[in-house]
Amino acid sequence: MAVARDLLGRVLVSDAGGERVAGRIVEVEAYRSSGDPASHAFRGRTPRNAVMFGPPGHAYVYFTYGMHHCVNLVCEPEGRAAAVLIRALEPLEGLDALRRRRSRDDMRSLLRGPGCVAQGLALSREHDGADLARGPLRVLPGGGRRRGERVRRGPRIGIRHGLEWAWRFWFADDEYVSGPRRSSQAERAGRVPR
DNA sequence: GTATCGATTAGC
DNA sequence: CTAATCGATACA
Repeated sequence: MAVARDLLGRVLVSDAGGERVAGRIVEVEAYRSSGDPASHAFRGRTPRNAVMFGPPGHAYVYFTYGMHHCVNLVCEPEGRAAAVLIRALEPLEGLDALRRRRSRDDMRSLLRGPGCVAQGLALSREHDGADLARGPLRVLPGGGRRRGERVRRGPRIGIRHGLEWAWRFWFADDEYVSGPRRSSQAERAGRVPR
């Protein structure tokens, strides 16, 4: 939880795909190690989620809906499977590569949404388990909140269980955030999964 | 073995 | 709003 919040504002750099792309984290979701029915780790360790149970500081990349990848950062010690899903970034570097990979020009469409983030950073299952200290994906030191920037929190998006926990964090009114971004209230009034 | 459903997205 | 598309999961 604390890690998720702290990741907001930090810069994520990816050299995957042969070109450097960087973005500032503006939206994340926390998935807890135990008792979280929305987490992939809820029913225990499987080949797919194994990395979540490993040491922190590694990427957990999964494939979903038959076509999208999503990127998480594993953040708790070995044995406890907690991770932070990176939902949106503000594009900072590698705009040409981003526009090509995403087949879009609009800045706001490049890295908004978890599937878009993975596509923009050229990350897929082969990067599952990548060491953030050595691999192509890194989190730069520093960053954080800009002057006057507010952090908001609300229920996670696209899940059926665990909606009672406000474990999605984002920068208020940030144009690069996916989904509702004004307030937690707007979030609650918004879409309800099925 | 078959059926169902996603931590989603793009397009109508 | 729905199709797309396939691995993981549930269940017989």
